[in-house]
Amino acid sequence: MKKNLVIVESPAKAKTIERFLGKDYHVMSSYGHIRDLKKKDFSVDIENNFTPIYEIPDDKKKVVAELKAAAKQAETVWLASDEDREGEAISWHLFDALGLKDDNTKRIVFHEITDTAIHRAIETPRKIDKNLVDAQQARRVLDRIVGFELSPVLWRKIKPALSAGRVQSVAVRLIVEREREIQQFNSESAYRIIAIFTKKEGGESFEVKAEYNKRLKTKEEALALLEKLKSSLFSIEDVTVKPARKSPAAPFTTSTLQQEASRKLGFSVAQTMSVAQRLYESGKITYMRTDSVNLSGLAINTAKAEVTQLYGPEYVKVRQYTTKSKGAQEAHEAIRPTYIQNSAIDGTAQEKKLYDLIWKRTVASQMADAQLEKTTALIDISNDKGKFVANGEVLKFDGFLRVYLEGTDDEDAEVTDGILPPLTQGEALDMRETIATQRFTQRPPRYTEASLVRKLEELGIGRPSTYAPTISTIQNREYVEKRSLEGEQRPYNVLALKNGKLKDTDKTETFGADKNKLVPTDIGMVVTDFLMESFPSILDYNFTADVEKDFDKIAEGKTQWNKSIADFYKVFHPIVEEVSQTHTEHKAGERILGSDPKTGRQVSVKIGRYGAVAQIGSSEEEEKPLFAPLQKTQSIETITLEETLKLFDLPRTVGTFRDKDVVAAVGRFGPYLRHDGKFVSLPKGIDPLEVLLEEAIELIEAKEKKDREKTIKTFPEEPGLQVLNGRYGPYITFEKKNYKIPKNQEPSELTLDRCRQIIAEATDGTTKKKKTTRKTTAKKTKK
DNA sequence: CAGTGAGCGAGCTTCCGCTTGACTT
Repeated sequence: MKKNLVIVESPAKAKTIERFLGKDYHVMSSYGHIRDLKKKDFSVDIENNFTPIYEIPDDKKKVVAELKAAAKQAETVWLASDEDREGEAISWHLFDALGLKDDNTKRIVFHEITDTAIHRAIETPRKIDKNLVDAQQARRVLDRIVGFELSPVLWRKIKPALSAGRVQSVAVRLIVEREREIQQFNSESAYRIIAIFTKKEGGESFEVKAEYNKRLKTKEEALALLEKLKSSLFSIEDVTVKPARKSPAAPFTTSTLQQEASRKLGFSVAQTMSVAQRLYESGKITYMRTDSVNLSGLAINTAKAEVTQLYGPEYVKVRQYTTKSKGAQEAHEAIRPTYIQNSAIDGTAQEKKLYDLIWKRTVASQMADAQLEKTTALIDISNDKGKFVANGEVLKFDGFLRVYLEGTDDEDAEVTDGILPPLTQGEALDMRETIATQRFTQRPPRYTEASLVRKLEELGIGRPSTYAPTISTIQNREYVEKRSLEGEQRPYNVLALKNGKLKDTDKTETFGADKNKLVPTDIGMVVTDFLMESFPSILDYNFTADVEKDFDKIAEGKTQWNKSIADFYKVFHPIVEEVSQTHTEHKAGERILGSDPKTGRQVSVKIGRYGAVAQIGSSEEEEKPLFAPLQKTQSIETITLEETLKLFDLPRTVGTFRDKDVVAAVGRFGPYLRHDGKFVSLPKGIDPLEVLLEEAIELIEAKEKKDREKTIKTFPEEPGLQVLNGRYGPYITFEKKNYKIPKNQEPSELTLDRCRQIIAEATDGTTKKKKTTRKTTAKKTKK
């Protein structure tokens, strides 16, 4: 047995460190926290000074047993969990749960996994910092109190199985508030006026595009200006040339990686993390859950060498970045390639793409600024006070842009002209054409997963390890949905002046279309409104930042953690009590819309067991109430009495066809028709309340035809195997599984043997994959 | 990825942070 046992948090880290430390050290991993508050019950003893009740979760028992056995045999145990609040707590829990002894246990920390950093750490051990541990306990207990006291209130007032918490509830609030801003947004329009001037020089003709330095509110003003311009003379009043620079972005943190992967590769936040995890486990990148932009000295030197070799020394600029984000704990390095000299790797397409992004970002971060020259020309109008302004931008030295430019979320970035022709003061220009276009102000953008992460990080809410899970939680609870919304059409006006003639055209454009954006559901809105009304302090955007200040005081030893929690509880708990006791007759968010003209019974909408629902009558009445779910496009906030009553007209019998009823209804997946036991989805734009029998029959027959065409081939000797035509083209189906048909294969010419071969090849591939993963896990358990 | 199509009165939901799991013998 080896003399030294080192315990780190991650197994991939353990492997690397063992290489650096040599044969006297055995490095094992705790796989994160090994103890937590008991999963069941409140598990914070309020009466007893908020004593936490910890347990080792079932899936951690084995790890703890193995660590315990190894610790017993070791002369010295080195606790090397991360140097942050959570890491310190992990060490403390390990110390306690493994029954370690003070005299042969040492606490060490390092921020980067390099040979020197680790050896330096071993030379400078310390004791566990109990104050920092207490700060973590305070954090943990506070989150439990908030989560486990608020959630049950929601179960009672709104719907079972809902949840609230310090992080998730604020995330939902951001989305709800943004949606309301969008709803209330009134766009205003103004005319943007752009002229194209020409200049002749030495037989060559140049174009200069310039914008009028004012936007004009009304069509009258725009027309008046164009009218005036008919007789204007134009000349260059002034030309200024200014140098400008652009600097590269800092190396990736978890949040910036998620944003860039979303913008440039279209990855979801969860997808980015799982691809990054694979890159990390195979040793290709450094740790992917980090809030630090710091690079190790070694990494900087390698990047420098790489840039010099690839692009030349003039492209090098060594830079140290500092973290701006609130509450960063910087236990790790920034996310970078482990070996920067590898500009590409083997792997899946996704792995390659993400690695490429990380490589470029890292290398660019150590490169020179890009140098630009910005030219602004002011063009005088002889008979008007306004000016035309032409902007040109020339790249003098590309610097880091040669490798990488950070993406933006800005959907309509300014159009800047590339290069301006040489212009001299006083010189006259001819106007070729002027176009005044009616432009509308833009509503605020909806959040994407990645832009929500950015906002949370900005507010100091959540941690690199929780951004992705938080995004899934608020979707799983059905507080928000990722949706694509169709835009609306709106008219706009274009006025053009050319050759002294004015043309007035009305055009239409689509606006407000959105793809894959986070949109609140009715549940999300009702829960947020309720929490905002009853617990505004918890939903405050500064709540986390404020409690973090308390945690810092605990970490500095200036406050007792239980005292800090007691102060919070003293204020918080009575509000919970009060809110739960004010027994509202109606559920939160319920709206009473009026009465049903047929029966006189009350018509209302609320959040039901399965989401938003309309109701006629109430449960107190003898006659049972009627229920109907709201449609996807409707909201309990805005639905009217008429719209609500209409919902009860479904399911509706449209008529009969081949002696069978045709029924229109709305199901989980939208409106549909049912006929003779078969279902036909109604296409967009056809209302189940209005659909005519003829239309319905047409749709049913079309579906029947499609079904007939669906089957390309069947085989009498193997009825379970079929060649079908699906949404994404032909495929083979067999025993509930589907198989892709090779590109060069004509589906109608498939034989049974060939099908079996395709299936065999496909299944062979998957079992192979499974086998390799099993091998690696087997290896792990072996040691 | 390959197709779906209720119900709205009974008993258990829930937090945030660390980490990687993986049932065929």
